[in-house]
Amino acid sequence: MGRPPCCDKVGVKKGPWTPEEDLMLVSYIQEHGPGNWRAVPTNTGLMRCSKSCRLRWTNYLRPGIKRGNFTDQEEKLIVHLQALLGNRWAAIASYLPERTDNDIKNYWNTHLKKKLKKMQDAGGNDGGSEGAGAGGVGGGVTKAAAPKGQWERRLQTDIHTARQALRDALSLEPSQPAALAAPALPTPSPGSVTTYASSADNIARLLEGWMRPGSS
DNA sequence: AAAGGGGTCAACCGCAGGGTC
DNA sequence: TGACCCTGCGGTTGACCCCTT
Repeated sequence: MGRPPCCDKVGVKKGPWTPEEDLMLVSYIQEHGPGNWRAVPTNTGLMRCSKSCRLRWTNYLRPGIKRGNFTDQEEKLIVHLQALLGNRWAAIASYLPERTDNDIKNYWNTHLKKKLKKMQDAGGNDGGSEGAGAGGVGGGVTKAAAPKGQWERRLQTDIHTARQALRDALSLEPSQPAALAAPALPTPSPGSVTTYASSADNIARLLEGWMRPGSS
């Protein structure tokens, strides 16, 4: 047969992460830095598959993550970028360094989709929404139709257009820091342990909940 | 006060691409 | 050059929480 499963299903824990597991993962990554996910379960003793560990880190434990409450600014940005890039959540997330792709995806599916639909139903073809669902740039339509080279060039153009649109959008409400001007990921340089220390508040929160089991 | 329904969020699954041997 | 392995991405699902009836 083809490839083996990413992890043997026997003995691999699934479902919500416990504070203890979070702690094990965080302390391991603080020491070694992210990457080599394959080795993480073995080295930490976590009964999780590597994928699960990576996901937990990138979506929840990673330093600098902002949770909940998307601002108007962020919302606009997402709508714009979604219209231009389609469902490329990772690409969109790179413009919102504090948000994860999963977060953005969820927010889009639960809030923005409805919001836009409502606006369209109301007859208000709000800027940015048009062309998104209609299949203009969005989705993999163009990808499927064009050879890879063309597709990539197209993507480059899309990104360029996105930036321009972004500037447009932001010029309406000039309050966001320069971080948005370029897709600067806050990805900590591998090996720089000090960067991971900046996750202190994340970890502190983690520990707080962990140290006080009586609180439940 | 209880039950039901809807909404939200975290996590899993499968696929594709890139890198290494 | 080809095969295999690892990582990343997007879609989907399930559990939990809050609001309404």
